[in-house]
Amino acid sequence: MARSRPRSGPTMHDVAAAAGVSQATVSLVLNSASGSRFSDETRQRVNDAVQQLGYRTNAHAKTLREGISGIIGFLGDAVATTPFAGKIIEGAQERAWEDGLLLLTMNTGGDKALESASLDSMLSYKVAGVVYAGMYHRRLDVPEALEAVPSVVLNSQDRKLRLPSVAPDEELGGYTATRHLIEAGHTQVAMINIETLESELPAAVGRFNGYTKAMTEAGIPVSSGLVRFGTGNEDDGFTYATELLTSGNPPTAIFCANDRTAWGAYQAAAELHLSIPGDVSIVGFDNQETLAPHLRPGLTTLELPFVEMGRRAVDLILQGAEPDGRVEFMTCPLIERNSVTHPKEKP
Amino acid sequence: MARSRPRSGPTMHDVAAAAGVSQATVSLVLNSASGSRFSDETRQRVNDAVQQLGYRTNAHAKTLREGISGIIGFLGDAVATTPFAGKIIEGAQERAWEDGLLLLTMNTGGDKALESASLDSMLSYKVAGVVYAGMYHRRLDVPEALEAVPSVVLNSQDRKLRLPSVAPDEELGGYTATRHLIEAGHTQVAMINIETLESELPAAVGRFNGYTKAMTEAGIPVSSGLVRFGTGNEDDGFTYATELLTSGNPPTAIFCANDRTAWGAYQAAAELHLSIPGDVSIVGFDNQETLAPHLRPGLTTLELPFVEMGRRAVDLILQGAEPDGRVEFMTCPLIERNSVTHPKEKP
DNA sequence: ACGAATAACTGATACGAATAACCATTTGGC
DNA sequence: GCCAAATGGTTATTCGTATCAGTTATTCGT
Repeated sequence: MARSRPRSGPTMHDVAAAAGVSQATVSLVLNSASGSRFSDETRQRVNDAVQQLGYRTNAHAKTLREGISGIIGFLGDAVATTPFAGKIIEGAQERAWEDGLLLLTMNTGGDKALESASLDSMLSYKVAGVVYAGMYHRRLDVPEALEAVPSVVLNSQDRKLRLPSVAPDEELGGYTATRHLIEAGHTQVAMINIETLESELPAAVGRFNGYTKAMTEAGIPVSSGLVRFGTGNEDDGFTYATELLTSGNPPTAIFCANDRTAWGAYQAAAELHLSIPGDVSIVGFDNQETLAPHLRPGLTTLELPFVEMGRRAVDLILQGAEPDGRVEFMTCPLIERNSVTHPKEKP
Repeated sequence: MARSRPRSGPTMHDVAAAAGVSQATVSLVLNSASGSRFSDETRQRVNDAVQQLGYRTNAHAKTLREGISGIIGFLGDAVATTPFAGKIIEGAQERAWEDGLLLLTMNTGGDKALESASLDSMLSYKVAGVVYAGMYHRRLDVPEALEAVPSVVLNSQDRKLRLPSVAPDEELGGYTATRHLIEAGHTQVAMINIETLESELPAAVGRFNGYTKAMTEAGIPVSSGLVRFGTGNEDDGFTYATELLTSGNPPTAIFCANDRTAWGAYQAAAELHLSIPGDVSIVGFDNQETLAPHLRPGLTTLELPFVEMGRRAVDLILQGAEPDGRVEFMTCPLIERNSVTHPKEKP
């Protein structure tokens, strides 16, 4: 026998009937911010009936009446499925829930038609706003329909500078990483970047600028012999780290612009029988949780503040998020592990 | 000047007015499954008005009328934030969207109060069903409220055997992994598991049973000297692989019950100057995308069918998902890379 | 040429909750 | 003792859509 499955639960009318009052009374008792006046006895009866019937307010009726729902749209090109950016959703969700809101999520995988259709669907649910999240930090084109509600671009920037954006402060991150190495006493600090600067990838450009700034500030000239441009994978990390470490004047420290590159550098050091951090200190970037803590020694790296960014984006939406084109840059904290120490004394 | 922000778009009445017809006509023209009859001219006028006004149906009004929404709830203990299980959401979302549905997601991080409250909220949105996803494969206790709608337990199993569940076929996976090694000619096949069998972790128990089955089937006795129980991290992989490989009668192949353990085994092999797969073949489990393809050589491993499981769970919900307690086990495909070859000829 | 059938559309209503406007008792002030 | 104010509710309406039950106007069969 198929279990009976009451599709629609009790309504306020049912509660009203059970409590012997009118539907309006139920509504007022349930919502009144202590404003309206009912006898304690009536309140009690209503609440009892609610409990007993297992009444749950119908969010759609409420939304229909009020015009705006308790839902925020989360539209990403691949966020939920990208290994280390799921944290973005976590942050957004947390913040939304603090105001009792839920997230209606959709990953488009970059498919513009799907993006448009699902955004449409979200809008038909009268979402309170939309978070438009990029899988990695870049400048992107945003669907126009987003302007119908408060929207925020997350982990990317609106190319047209219309919507407000929340992105990591890559430059400060690069600066912090480099500064950390300089403060440990290093002067021969190399950098292996994850893209050429022409790519205009904010991560590559920003992290490099931060590196340059820290070096310059410390009075250390940036030598092109100490800078390499890879593509962000461990092969390039291996290749360029090997190149750097076997050169005539090897660096005592390498800032790798992402963790995978740093992993390659670890492999290069192992191959050359150099110890980390004894012979060479390494700093990564991303704090990829399946990698950085598991390397030996643990990789000191910069964390992308995904949770915080997610929170902040929803925050802005809840504040009304006017389309002022402002970009908010968030600090990447340094996660210290064991891949950095002071350089060896020169013999 | 603040941009004007029309909070509620045009309604059917607006469209009706613009097209010079009644609201009922608009509704019928827009929805009619070719059932009702209107002149082509009227249809045209309605569609034009829809286009021009940018009309979008109000999903809440529709839901209120119809009693069920185009939303499916996705409740997970940590899925969206777990590195390699985000794929689950991807699959669920894909399948849902094929029927025009969206996912209302919530990660509870295991917090029962939060779980209950957010489930409540989902139910108040009259979701068409709920996917209750576990972060890793286990038996778990399911909130009772789930029985109010079609619900499916995903990547885990309902301990009470009420709700239908979708989970990976761990045993078949372990069998496939071991069989793969045996077919390559190995007879000395070790296994490093990720938990003791007492833990009742389906992954540990199932994979071990699969290993045993394949060995037995091939007429190879399972020697306890070839089996180790770690905790699934690379340290244990390193320790036990070292132990196995330096023993009197070392295995020519190791089945590691997850990729991180395999990573540890790689490190052990490197330390012992053994080549993979030349001296020892390795098979992992999980196909962790940030790890398995990046190891050198690429790790042959079993993939957890997250996308497929996500799809299947939504599928079941769309079919009505009666609470029959059935568990559907899904096949873990073998992903071949370069960590397996035939064993060296004995000199 | 007349009733029936058909085509093309409209009016009214219900879904469930929120709320403005109203009504009926008490209580209070003087 | 009478009007005003406070107390404790209720009625009616609205949100936007779907749909049942009509209502015209036209066409058809005989």
